[in-house]
Parts: sequence; C-alpha cells; structure tokens
Amino acid sequence: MRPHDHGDCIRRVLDEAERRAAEDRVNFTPVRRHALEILLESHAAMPAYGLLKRLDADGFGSQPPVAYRALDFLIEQGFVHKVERLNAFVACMYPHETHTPAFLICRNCRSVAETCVAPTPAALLREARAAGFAIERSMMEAEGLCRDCAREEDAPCD
Amino acid sequence: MRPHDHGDCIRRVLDEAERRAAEDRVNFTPVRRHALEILLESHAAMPAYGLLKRLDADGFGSQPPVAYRALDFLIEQGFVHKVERLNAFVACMYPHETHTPAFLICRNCRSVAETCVAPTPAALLREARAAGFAIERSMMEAEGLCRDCAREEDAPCD
DNA sequence: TTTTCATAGGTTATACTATAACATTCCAGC
DNA sequence: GCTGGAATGTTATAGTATAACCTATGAAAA
Ligand SMILES: [Zn+2]
Ligand SMILES: [Zn+2]
Ligand SMILES: [Zn+2]
Ligand SMILES: [Zn+2]
Repeated sequence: MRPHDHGDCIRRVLDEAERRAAEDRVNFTPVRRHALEILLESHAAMPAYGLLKRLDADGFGSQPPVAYRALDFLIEQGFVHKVERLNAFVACMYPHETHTPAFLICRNCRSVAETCVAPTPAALLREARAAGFAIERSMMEAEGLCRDCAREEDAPCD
Repeated sequence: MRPHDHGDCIRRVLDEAERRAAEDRVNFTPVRRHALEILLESHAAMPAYGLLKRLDADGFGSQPPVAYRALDFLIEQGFVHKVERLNAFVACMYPHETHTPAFLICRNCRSVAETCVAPTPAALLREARAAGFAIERSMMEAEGLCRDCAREEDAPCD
C-alpha cells in the first residue's frame, strides 16, 4: 500500500456510510458503527474473532454473535467485504458505488488491496447468460506477490 | 446442470489427471486418486468433512488430515478447486488448461457450475499491474439463481 | 550395502470460524 | 398502554482447518 492520508480514507468512508444508512433508513447502531471504525483502522483484513476481541475490549460484548451480527449488517449494506480466501473482513474503500470487489492478496505479507473494478466482468456475465444463471453478487480474488514483497524476493542478498 | 453423460465427465477428467500426474512425476497415490473419484461423482461441491466421511467408509482413515492432505495435493495439481464461498471442493472440469476458475453458485439449491473463463480477466490484470502486484492465482465466484431455481421463483403457484 | 533423505501417511490434539436457539430489551406506531 | 419488529444478550454447539510428532517407504548417495 502506497503512503497516503489514511485519516482521509476513514473520514470519507465513514461519512458515506452514515449518509447511506440515513438514506436507506437502516439502523446504524453504536456496535455496528464501531465495528466499521475498527475495520477502517487499516487496509488489512481482520478475522471475525479479531474484531470481536476489539469490540469486547471496548465494552460491546464478548460473544461471537456480537461480531457476526455487526459484520452481517455491514456486509449487507455494502460497507464491508469478506475476503473469502482469508476468512477475514475489510472495510470497502468504494462504498459509493455498486461494484464487484476484487482483492489482491499477498501470499507473503497477507496484505489485501481492494481494486476498483466495475460490476461483474463481461466474460463471466456472458458465461452466466449462456447457462441461464442470474448473477446477484460476484467477487474476484487474486493471490500473488505485492510490490514490496516482490522487491524482497528479488533482492540478491536475501 | 443440463443432462449429460456424466460417466464421460469422470473418465475424461480421471484420464487427464492420470496423464498429467505421470508427466509431472507426482505421486498419484490411492487415497489421492480415490478422493478425486469421490469428488467426481457429482458436479456439486463437497465439504472436506463430507469427503473425509466417504474416505473413511472406504477404508482410507478417519482423521481430518486424511482429507485435507488429499485435497492439498489435488488443488496443487489443479485437479480440484476450492469454492471459497462454500468452504467446499469440486473436481475441476477443465484440468487440461490453466485457467481462472469461475463459479456460478445458486443461493437457492447450492448447485455449483464451473464455467470456462480464460486466465485472469483483463480488467483485474490491469489493476494489478498498476499496483505492482504479481498475480499467481485468481478466481471468481458469483452468487445468484440458477436456471431451474429462477423458474421456480417465477412460478405464480409457488 | 548401508546410510541418508525426502515424501507420504498415521495419530492425537487443538485452534479457528460460524451459527442455532431462545430470552430480553427497546422503541415506533397503533 | 399495547403490540410487533428489530436489535441485542446469552448459552451452547456445529463446522472448518492445522499443528505437531511419529512411522513407513523407497529411491539416491556414499
Ligand atoms: Zn468494495
Ligand atoms: Zn506483500
Ligand atoms: Zn477448473
Ligand atoms: Zn438452483
């Protein structure tokens, strides 16, 4: 991840979430909001039990449903994605647009970058149509080496 | 899934696996082969513990590593894919070509169709290049309604 | 031949992920 | 004030995956 003003990421996404929740008349309760804030702390993917631990520390309860219910809501609203490959969750960086999330997952440092790809890729859409399948949600995940880790592997003095 | 000669699917994939294993000098042992045969029995995705139960019934051992080791091998060789969304496994229907597996997963009947999509979609590849990310594997998963289930939902007498 | 090394498999235990089920609280609308 | 739905509290359990260590096998090196 390139250096950037992460405070800006946080404000931007949180504001948009707030706005969308109001617009859609959904209940953006304290625990839900706080879960999103925790996930927004970094662009890394966080496992459910990591989130739960944080929520517990902040007084929101210690039982698994606390985390999973918050996550269900946030995913439903499109504020959070699940990275299936990692069984972990990330705040969406493009909550203002409907999209097919696409993740670049580094097998070395496990960093996760969400890239901005349009709704369902054309090739998949074509295949789905041919099969009579109606796509409602889709996602893409790619595993490989991030820029930084690739540089390390290249280094002759490794 | 349309009606088809499934025995033909099985023979075709098994032969190709046999051939590729010999070519790559990897050890296609009885338990590995039998695990693939079990997964080939249908195009549905099977959970690891379902596979384990079958392997156990056929005398290959009852402990989780039995199944997970066989799956690790089969995935490594490209004979099997994991459907991340379902935490379940399917035999690859296109073992003769390197590809990005793409699955159409019905949210109603949980059927899984693997569609034949080329290596990493162009859009994702572009994004990855821009980020300096080297993709090694990628996959796509789409959730929605299969042809049959869509028909049912349409039915006025449902 | 004996040693060595790598791969596969056996076995036990445990960690991690997720949901079911039911009780309780809260609040908006009637 | 009653009522119904949404959110939360609480307990229990189901489901997924890996760690760790040990044994067997067989082919290559010494
Ligand atoms: Zn997103
Ligand atoms: Zn990395
Ligand atoms: Zn495939
Ligand atoms: Zn279906």
